[in-house]
Amino acid sequence: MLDDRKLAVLRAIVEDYVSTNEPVGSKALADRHNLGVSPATIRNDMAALEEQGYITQPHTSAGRVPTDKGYRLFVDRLSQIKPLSGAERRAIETFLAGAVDLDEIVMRTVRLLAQLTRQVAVVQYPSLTRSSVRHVEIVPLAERRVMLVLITNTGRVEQRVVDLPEAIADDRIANLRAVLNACLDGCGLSRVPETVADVPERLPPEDRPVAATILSVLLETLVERHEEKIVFGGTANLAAADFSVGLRDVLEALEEQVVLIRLLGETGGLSELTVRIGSENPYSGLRGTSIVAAGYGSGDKELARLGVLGPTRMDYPVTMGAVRAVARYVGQILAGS
Amino acid sequence: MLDDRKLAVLRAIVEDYVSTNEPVGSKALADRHNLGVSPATIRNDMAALEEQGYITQPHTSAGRVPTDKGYRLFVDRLSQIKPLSGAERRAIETFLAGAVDLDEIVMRTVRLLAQLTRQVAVVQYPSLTRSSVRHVEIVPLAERRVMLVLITNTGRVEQRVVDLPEAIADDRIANLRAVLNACLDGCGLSRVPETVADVPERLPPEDRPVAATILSVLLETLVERHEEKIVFGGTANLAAADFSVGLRDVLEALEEQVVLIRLLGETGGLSELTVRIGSENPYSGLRGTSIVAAGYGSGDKELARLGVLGPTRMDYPVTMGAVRAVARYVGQILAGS
DNA sequence: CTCTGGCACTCTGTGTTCCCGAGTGCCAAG
DNA sequence: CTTGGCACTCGGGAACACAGAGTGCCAGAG
Repeated sequence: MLDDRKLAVLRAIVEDYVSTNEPVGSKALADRHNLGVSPATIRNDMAALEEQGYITQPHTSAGRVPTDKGYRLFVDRLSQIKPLSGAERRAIETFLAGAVDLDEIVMRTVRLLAQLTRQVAVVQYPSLTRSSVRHVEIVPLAERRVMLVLITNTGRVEQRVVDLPEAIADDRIANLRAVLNACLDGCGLSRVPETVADVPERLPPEDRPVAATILSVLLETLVERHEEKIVFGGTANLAAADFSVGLRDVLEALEEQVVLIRLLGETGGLSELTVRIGSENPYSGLRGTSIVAAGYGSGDKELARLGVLGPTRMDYPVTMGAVRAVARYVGQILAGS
Repeated sequence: MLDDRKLAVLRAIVEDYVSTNEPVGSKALADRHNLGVSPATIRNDMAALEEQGYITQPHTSAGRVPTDKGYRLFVDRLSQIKPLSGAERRAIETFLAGAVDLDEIVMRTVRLLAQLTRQVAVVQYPSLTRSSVRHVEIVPLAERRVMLVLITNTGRVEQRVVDLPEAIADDRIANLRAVLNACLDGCGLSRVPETVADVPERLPPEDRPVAATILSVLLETLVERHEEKIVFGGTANLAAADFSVGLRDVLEALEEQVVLIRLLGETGGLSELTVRIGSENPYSGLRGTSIVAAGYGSGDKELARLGVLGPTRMDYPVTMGAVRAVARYVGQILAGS
C-alpha cells in the first residue's frame, strides 16, 4: 500500500514543511531531496498519500501539507529521536544543578525546556500521591489556630492553616507532632488515610478532638485536594510561531489547570515519550497544537510528567530529544537532593 | 491654554476611542456627545490639542487618537475611578474568602483581577523584607543534610536544603531549633542578620559549626535571595485585545521576573494607585501597554503590590476601580488569616 | 507495470488602478 | 469665537489582470 518511496516522500514533505512553513510541491521535493525520481512520479505518490489521508492541499493549486495522520506516521515510523548535542547536555546539567529547592528546580526546568524547544513548556510538580511523608510540622499561630506543614520526600512543602475547636498548650502540640511524625514518617501519601487512623488512640483523650480536626484537614486538603500542581512558561514562543489562529484558545487552555493536567496525559513508562498530535488531544481549543510529554522520576518510580506544547508543525525529532533529555536530568537531580 | 471645552473634547476622544478602538473624528464626536458646538469648532479644538501633544492622527485623513500624554491628562484630571458594583464586590469577597493558604489567595487574586479587568493580572507575594518570622523549622533529611523551613507572619513558607559539615544528632538539632526560634520569633525579616549574630554564643561550642552553616544559608537564601515572588495570569486577554503588535514582547516581559517587579513600581501609599502609561514605563518592550498597580497590606502596612497590564487603550476608570477594590480585599483577607 | 516528460488547467497571491468616503484645514461670514 | 462651506488628502476596498507554482492526466518509453 505504502511502499518505501512513498514513505520517503512523506518524510520529505514533513521535514520540508516543518522547516519552511510552506506547502511543499513536487518540484521542490525533487530538487531538495535526491529521491532519484522525477517530479511527476512524486506527484503520483503524493496523490496516493493524499488519497489515504496523510497529506492534504490547502488550496487546489498549492503544495501539500501533512495531516495529523501524516505527522503520526512520521513520528511513529519515519523519524528518530534526535539526541541533544554535548554542549546542550552540559548546559542542562549545570543549569539544573544550580537549583536549591523544589520550586527552583521546577522553575528552571520550565525555562530550560522552553528555551531548548522554543515552545511552551509544561512541568508538573512531583505528584503527591506518589510521594511519601518526610515530616509533619504543627506551628502554633494563635491560641486556637495552627499552621500544618507537610514536607514530602520529593521536597514539596504544603501548608495549611487550621482553626482548632479549643485552645491547646504548646507541650500538647509537641506531643501531637511527635505522635504524628512517628506514625507517618516515610508513609506513602496514598496510604496516609489508613495510617492516621491509629493516631487518636495513641493520644491522651483530651487531645483527641484537636487531633481529629487537624487530621481531617490533613486528609482533606493535603491529600485529596491540591493534588496536582503544574507550571508553564515560554508563552512568548507561541507568539513567534505564526500561530495567530487560535492563540487565544491556547493561552486559555494553559491557564486551566485541569486541562493542562489532562494534556500531559496518563503515565506511560518512565521517560517514555507520549506524543499527541493535533486532533488526537482531548481538548478542542488545542486542535492545532501537539504535545510531547514524558514522565520523570527518581530511580524507577515516575513522580510526575513534563512536556512541551507547540504547533502541530513542529520539529518532532528535536523536540522529543529535548523533552526526553530534560526528563532524565530532572529525575537525576531529584534523586540527588 | 486648555479651556474647559477642550478638556471635554479630550475626554470624549478618550472615551470614544477606548470603546470603539477607532480613531475618532470631529463629526462623530459632535454626534455622540452633546458638546453643544459644531464639528468645525471641535476641529479647531482638536488642532489645539494635537498642537500640544495630547492627541495625534495615525494618517493624514483619519480621526484622532489619544497620545500617552493625552491619557495621562485624562487619568489625572478628567476621570473618576469607577467603583465596582455591589454584585462584583460580593463576588470578590466570597471568592477570596474561600482560599485556604497564601498560595491560594495569590492564585485566586490573579484570576479575579484578570477576570474583572479582562486584562493581564500581576500579583506579588507579600514581600519578605516586610514580613517577620513566625517559625523556623529544621527537618533532618539525612545524616548530614537538613531542610530549613521558614514561615512568616504573612503565611509565606520558604524552604531550603542544607548540607552540613558534620553529622549531628536529632536532640542537638532540636536544641538548635529552639534557640533559633527563641531568637527569631517575631523578628522582622530585615532585622534577621543582626539578630542571628547572638545565636552561636547561646549554643554549646560543638554545635557552632553546624549552626554557622545553617545560619549562612538562612541569610543568603531566605533573606537576600528569593526576595520577591511574583505571579501573573490572564494572558488570554492579551490575545483578545487586538494587540497583535508586540504581543511577543509583552509575553517576554511577563516572563522576566525582574522586569515584572519593576513594573509594579515603587510603593506609593497603601492602596494608592499607580498608573504607568505606555512610554512612561521603564521597559521598552511594553511601549504600547499601561500598568495600573496598587499596594496591598494588612492594617496600615504595605506588604506588596498587585496590578494589571493592558493596552494603553484601556478603560482606566473601571480598571482602576477594580484594582483598588481587589487590593483592599486582599489586604483584609490577609489580615484575617 | 512503472516511470517520465509534456501539456492544459486551476488556483493564490500580488500588484495596479480606481474610486468612495471620512476627515481635515482653511476661510469668510455671522 | 463660532459656524458652514469647500477643496484637498489619503486610506482602504473593489475590480482586474497576471505571473508562477502546482496539479492531474495522458501517452510513450523502459
